[in-house]
Amino acid sequence: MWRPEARIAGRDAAAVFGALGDPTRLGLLAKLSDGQARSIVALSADGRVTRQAITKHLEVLEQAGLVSRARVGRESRYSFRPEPVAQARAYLDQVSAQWDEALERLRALVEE
Amino acid sequence: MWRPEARIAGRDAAAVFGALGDPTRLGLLAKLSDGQARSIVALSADGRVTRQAITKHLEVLEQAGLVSRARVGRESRYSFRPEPVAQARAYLDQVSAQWDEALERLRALVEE
DNA sequence: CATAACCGCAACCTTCTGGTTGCGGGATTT
DNA sequence: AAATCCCGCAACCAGAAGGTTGCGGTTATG
Repeated sequence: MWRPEARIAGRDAAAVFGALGDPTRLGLLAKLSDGQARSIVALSADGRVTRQAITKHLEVLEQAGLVSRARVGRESRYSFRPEPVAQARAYLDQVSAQWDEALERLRALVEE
Repeated sequence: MWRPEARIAGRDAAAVFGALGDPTRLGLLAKLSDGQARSIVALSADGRVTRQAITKHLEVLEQAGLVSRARVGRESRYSFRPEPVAQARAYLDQVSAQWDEALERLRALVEE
Protein backbone atom coordinates (compact mmCIF):
# COMPACT_ATOMS: atom_id res chain seq x y z
CA MET A 1 0.00 0.00 0.00
CA TRP A 2 1.34 3.39 -0.97
CA ARG A 3 1.24 6.36 1.34
CA PRO A 4 1.08 9.51 -0.78
CA GLU A 5 3.46 11.33 1.55
CA ALA A 6 6.11 8.78 0.66
CA ARG A 7 6.68 10.48 -2.71
CA ILE A 8 10.29 10.54 -3.75
CA ALA A 9 12.08 13.73 -4.64
CA GLY A 10 13.67 13.86 -8.05
CA ARG A 11 17.13 14.68 -6.80
CA ASP A 12 17.21 11.71 -4.43
CA ALA A 13 15.96 9.42 -7.15
CA ALA A 14 18.58 10.73 -9.55
CA ALA A 15 21.31 9.85 -7.05
CA VAL A 16 20.11 6.26 -6.82
CA PHE A 17 19.68 5.95 -10.57
CA GLY A 18 23.11 7.40 -11.06
CA ALA A 19 24.57 4.76 -8.79
CA LEU A 20 22.72 2.09 -10.76
CA GLY A 21 23.92 3.48 -14.07
CA ASP A 22 27.11 1.48 -14.37
CA PRO A 23 27.47 -2.16 -15.43
CA THR A 24 30.14 -2.92 -12.85
CA ARG A 25 28.03 -1.56 -10.03
CA LEU A 26 24.96 -3.41 -11.27
CA GLY A 27 27.05 -6.56 -11.21
CA LEU A 28 28.09 -5.92 -7.65
CA LEU A 29 24.49 -5.40 -6.63
CA ALA A 30 23.44 -8.54 -8.45
CA LYS A 31 25.96 -10.54 -6.43
CA LEU A 32 25.14 -8.91 -3.13
CA SER A 33 21.38 -9.15 -3.56
CA ASP A 34 21.56 -12.79 -2.53
CA GLY A 35 21.84 -11.46 0.99
CA GLN A 36 25.36 -12.58 1.74
CA ALA A 37 27.95 -10.04 2.84
CA ARG A 38 31.25 -10.13 0.98
CA SER A 39 34.70 -8.66 1.36
CA ILE A 40 36.26 -6.40 -1.25
CA VAL A 41 38.65 -9.04 -2.54
CA ALA A 42 35.79 -11.48 -2.85
CA LEU A 43 33.83 -8.93 -4.86
CA SER A 44 36.77 -8.21 -7.14
CA ALA A 45 37.63 -11.88 -7.56
CA ASP A 46 36.67 -12.10 -11.23
CA GLY A 47 39.51 -9.73 -11.95
CA ARG A 48 37.87 -7.60 -14.62
CA VAL A 49 39.02 -4.48 -12.87
CA THR A 50 41.35 -3.75 -10.00
CA ARG A 51 40.45 -4.05 -6.37
CA GLN A 52 40.80 -0.27 -6.12
CA ALA A 53 38.23 0.24 -8.85
CA ILE A 54 35.83 -2.05 -7.00
CA THR A 55 36.50 -0.10 -3.82
CA LYS A 56 35.50 3.12 -5.55
CA HIS A 57 32.33 1.57 -6.94
CA LEU A 58 31.41 0.27 -3.52
CA GLU A 59 31.85 3.76 -2.10
CA VAL A 60 29.46 5.10 -4.71
CA LEU A 61 26.92 2.40 -3.87
CA GLU A 62 27.32 3.09 -0.16
CA GLN A 63 26.85 6.81 -0.74
CA ALA A 64 23.55 6.02 -2.47
CA GLY A 65 22.52 3.78 0.42
CA LEU A 66 22.45 0.68 -1.74
CA VAL A 67 25.05 -1.18 0.31
CA SER A 68 26.39 -0.94 3.81
CA ARG A 69 29.87 -1.56 5.09
CA ALA A 70 30.94 -3.47 8.18
CA ARG A 71 34.52 -3.93 9.23
CA VAL A 72 35.20 -7.48 10.41
CA GLY A 73 38.75 -8.06 11.47
CA ARG A 74 41.00 -7.14 8.59
CA GLU A 75 38.28 -7.12 5.96
CA SER A 76 35.44 -4.80 4.96
CA ARG A 77 32.23 -6.69 4.37
CA TYR A 78 29.60 -5.12 2.16
CA SER A 79 25.93 -6.06 2.24
CA PHE A 80 22.95 -5.18 0.12
CA ARG A 81 20.37 -2.66 1.35
CA PRO A 82 16.99 -2.97 -0.35
CA GLU A 83 15.39 0.34 0.67
CA PRO A 84 16.72 2.56 -2.15
CA VAL A 85 15.72 -0.04 -4.70
CA ALA A 86 12.17 0.15 -3.40
CA GLN A 87 12.28 3.93 -3.62
CA ALA A 88 13.56 3.81 -7.18
CA ARG A 89 10.77 1.43 -8.08
CA ALA A 90 8.28 3.77 -6.49
CA TYR A 91 9.60 6.64 -8.55
CA LEU A 92 9.25 4.69 -11.77
CA ASP A 93 5.77 3.72 -10.67
CA GLN A 94 4.89 7.40 -10.38
CA VAL A 95 6.12 8.10 -13.89
CA SER A 96 4.23 5.14 -15.27
CA ALA A 97 1.12 6.15 -13.37
CA GLN A 98 1.15 9.64 -14.82
CA TRP A 99 1.58 8.15 -18.26
CA ASP A 100 -1.33 5.77 -17.71
CA GLU A 101 -3.55 8.59 -16.50
CA ALA A 102 -2.70 10.58 -19.60
CA LEU A 103 -3.69 7.63 -21.77
CA GLU A 104 -6.89 7.19 -19.82
CA ARG A 105 -7.85 10.85 -20.22
CA LEU A 106 -7.18 10.59 -23.93
CA ARG A 107 -9.34 7.49 -24.19
CA ALA A 108 -12.17 9.15 -22.29
CA LEU A 109 -11.94 12.15 -24.56
CA VAL A 110 -12.16 10.02 -27.67
CA GLU A 111 -15.03 7.86 -26.42
CA GLU A 112 -17.05 10.82 -25.24
CA MET B 1 2.94 -12.51 -14.71
CA TRP B 2 6.64 -12.81 -15.46
CA ARG B 3 7.98 -14.67 -18.42
CA PRO B 4 11.50 -15.84 -17.53
CA GLU B 5 12.76 -15.17 -21.06
CA ALA B 6 11.95 -11.49 -20.59
CA ARG B 7 14.97 -11.03 -18.33
CA ILE B 8 16.84 -7.81 -18.87
CA ALA B 9 20.55 -7.73 -19.50
CA GLY B 10 22.60 -5.73 -17.06
CA ARG B 11 24.28 -3.59 -19.68
CA ASP B 12 20.98 -2.47 -21.21
CA ALA B 13 19.61 -1.69 -17.79
CA ALA B 14 22.70 0.30 -16.92
CA ALA B 15 22.19 2.47 -19.99
CA VAL B 16 18.62 3.30 -18.97
CA PHE B 17 19.60 3.92 -15.35
CA GLY B 18 22.42 6.10 -16.52
CA ALA B 19 20.00 8.20 -18.52
CA LEU B 20 17.75 8.48 -15.48
CA GLY B 21 20.66 9.43 -13.25
CA ASP B 22 20.46 13.18 -13.72
CA PRO B 23 18.01 15.63 -12.10
CA THR B 24 17.55 17.68 -15.26
CA ARG B 25 16.72 14.62 -17.32
CA LEU B 26 14.36 13.31 -14.65
CA GLY B 27 12.62 16.68 -14.79
CA LEU B 28 12.25 16.43 -18.54
CA LEU B 29 10.76 12.97 -18.23
CA ALA B 30 8.39 14.14 -15.52
CA LYS B 31 7.08 16.83 -17.84
CA LEU B 32 6.84 14.61 -20.87
CA SER B 33 5.20 11.72 -19.03
CA ASP B 34 1.89 13.57 -19.24
CA GLY B 35 1.79 12.33 -22.81
CA GLN B 36 2.08 15.66 -24.55
CA ALA B 37 4.87 16.24 -27.06
CA ARG B 38 6.90 19.39 -26.59
CA SER B 39 9.46 21.38 -28.53
CA ILE B 40 12.96 22.05 -27.24
CA VAL B 41 12.29 25.69 -26.41
CA ALA B 42 9.16 24.67 -24.55
CA LEU B 43 11.17 22.14 -22.55
CA SER B 44 13.88 24.67 -21.74
CA ALA B 45 11.37 27.38 -20.87
CA ASP B 46 12.14 27.50 -17.15
CA GLY B 47 15.57 28.74 -18.09
CA ARG B 48 17.61 26.87 -15.53
CA VAL B 49 20.03 25.81 -18.19
CA THR B 50 20.58 26.71 -21.80
CA ARG B 51 18.57 25.37 -24.69
CA GLN B 52 21.73 23.64 -25.86
CA ALA B 53 22.09 21.82 -22.57
CA ILE B 54 18.50 20.65 -22.85
CA THR B 55 19.21 19.50 -26.39
CA LYS B 56 22.07 17.36 -25.16
CA HIS B 57 19.97 15.86 -22.38
CA LEU B 58 17.22 15.05 -24.85
CA GLU B 59 19.76 13.28 -27.04
CA VAL B 60 20.82 11.17 -24.09
CA LEU B 61 17.20 10.31 -23.33
CA GLU B 62 16.55 9.47 -26.96
CA GLN B 63 19.63 7.27 -27.06
CA ALA B 64 18.23 5.33 -24.10
CA GLY B 65 14.87 5.03 -25.84
CA LEU B 66 13.09 7.06 -23.19
CA VAL B 67 11.89 9.74 -25.61
CA SER B 68 11.34 9.94 -29.33
CA ARG B 69 11.83 12.86 -31.65
CA ALA B 70 9.58 14.09 -34.42
CA ARG B 71 10.33 17.04 -36.62
CA VAL B 72 7.27 19.24 -37.17
CA GLY B 73 7.93 22.26 -39.32
CA ARG B 74 10.72 24.22 -37.75
CA GLU B 75 10.54 22.54 -34.37
CA SER B 76 11.62 19.19 -32.90
CA ARG B 77 8.89 17.67 -30.78
CA TYR B 78 9.89 15.15 -28.14
CA SER B 79 7.52 12.61 -26.64
CA PHE B 80 7.76 10.15 -23.79
CA ARG B 81 8.30 6.44 -24.48
CA PRO B 82 7.25 4.17 -21.62
CA GLU B 83 8.92 0.91 -22.64
CA PRO B 84 12.37 1.45 -21.08
CA VAL B 85 10.75 2.53 -17.85
CA ALA B 86 8.91 -0.77 -17.73
CA GLN B 87 12.18 -2.60 -18.37
CA ALA B 88 13.94 -0.70 -15.62
CA ARG B 89 11.13 -1.56 -13.25
CA ALA B 90 11.41 -5.19 -14.26
CA TYR B 91 15.12 -5.14 -13.52
CA LEU B 92 14.56 -3.70 -10.06
CA ASP B 93 11.88 -6.32 -9.54
CA GLN B 94 14.44 -9.01 -10.27
CA VAL B 95 16.85 -7.61 -7.72
CA SER B 96 14.12 -7.32 -5.12
CA ALA B 97 12.92 -10.81 -5.90
CA GLN B 98 16.36 -12.31 -5.37
CA TRP B 99 16.61 -10.44 -2.10
CA ASP B 100 13.21 -11.70 -0.99
CA GLU B 101 14.13 -15.26 -1.87
CA ALA B 102 17.30 -14.94 0.17
CA LEU B 103 15.28 -13.75 3.15
CA GLU B 104 12.83 -16.59 2.67
CA ARG B 105 15.58 -19.19 2.58
CA LEU B 106 17.06 -17.72 5.72
CA ARG B 107 13.69 -17.83 7.45
CA ALA B 108 13.16 -21.43 6.43
CA LEU B 109 16.60 -22.33 7.72
CA VAL B 110 15.93 -20.74 11.07
CA GLU B 111 12.49 -22.26 11.50
CA GLU B 112 13.64 -25.72 10.51
C1' DC C 1 58.50 -13.42 14.88
C1' DA C 2 58.03 -13.39 10.01
C1' DT C 3 55.10 -13.70 6.33
C1' DA C 4 50.96 -13.27 3.97
C1' DA C 5 46.32 -11.31 3.30
C1' DC C 6 43.20 -7.39 3.16
C1' DC C 7 42.72 -2.88 2.99
C1' DG C 8 43.13 2.52 2.77
C1' DC C 9 45.45 6.56 0.97
C1' DA C 10 47.43 9.12 -2.60
C1' DA C 11 48.98 10.38 -7.19
C1' DC C 12 48.19 10.15 -11.75
C1' DC C 13 45.98 9.55 -16.30
C1' DT C 14 42.36 9.49 -19.85
C1' DT C 15 37.80 9.96 -21.15
C1' DC C 16 33.13 11.38 -20.42
C1' DT C 17 29.84 14.85 -18.80
C1' DG C 18 27.33 18.92 -18.13
C1' DG C 19 27.48 23.30 -19.34
C1' DT C 20 28.49 27.55 -21.96
C1' DT C 21 28.98 30.75 -26.11
C1' DG C 22 28.88 31.95 -30.93
C1' DC C 23 27.08 31.43 -35.45
C1' DG C 24 24.50 30.02 -39.48
C1' DG C 25 20.45 27.99 -41.76
C1' DG C 26 15.65 26.58 -42.59
C1' DA C 27 10.70 27.66 -41.29
C1' DT C 28 7.06 31.30 -39.94
C1' DT C 29 5.11 35.47 -39.48
C1' DT C 30 4.38 40.23 -40.59
C1' DA D 1 11.19 40.68 -48.54
C1' DA D 2 12.42 41.25 -43.75
C1' DA D 3 12.35 40.18 -39.30
C1' DT D 4 11.72 36.52 -36.08
C1' DC D 5 11.67 32.02 -34.21
C1' DC D 6 13.55 27.29 -33.61
C1' DC D 7 17.09 24.66 -34.21
C1' DG D 8 21.78 22.24 -35.31
C1' DC D 9 26.79 22.42 -35.45
C1' DA D 10 31.14 23.46 -33.49
C1' DA D 11 34.53 24.97 -30.17
C1' DC D 12 35.65 25.24 -25.78
C1' DC D 13 35.94 24.61 -20.68
C1' DA D 14 36.04 22.79 -15.79
C1' DG D 15 35.19 19.12 -13.21
C1' DA D 16 33.67 14.39 -12.44
C1' DA D 17 34.20 9.31 -13.56
C1' DG D 18 36.47 5.20 -14.19
C1' DG D 19 40.63 3.13 -13.97
C1' DT D 20 45.59 2.15 -12.84
C1' DT D 21 49.96 1.86 -9.99
C1' DG D 22 52.59 2.26 -5.83
C1' DC D 23 53.07 2.19 -0.87
C1' DG D 24 52.24 1.67 3.97
C1' DG D 25 49.41 -0.14 7.88
C1' DT D 26 46.74 -3.42 10.40
C1' DT D 27 45.14 -8.14 11.06
C1' DA D 28 45.64 -12.95 10.62
C1' DT D 29 48.52 -17.19 9.87
C1' DG D 30 52.76 -20.20 9.53
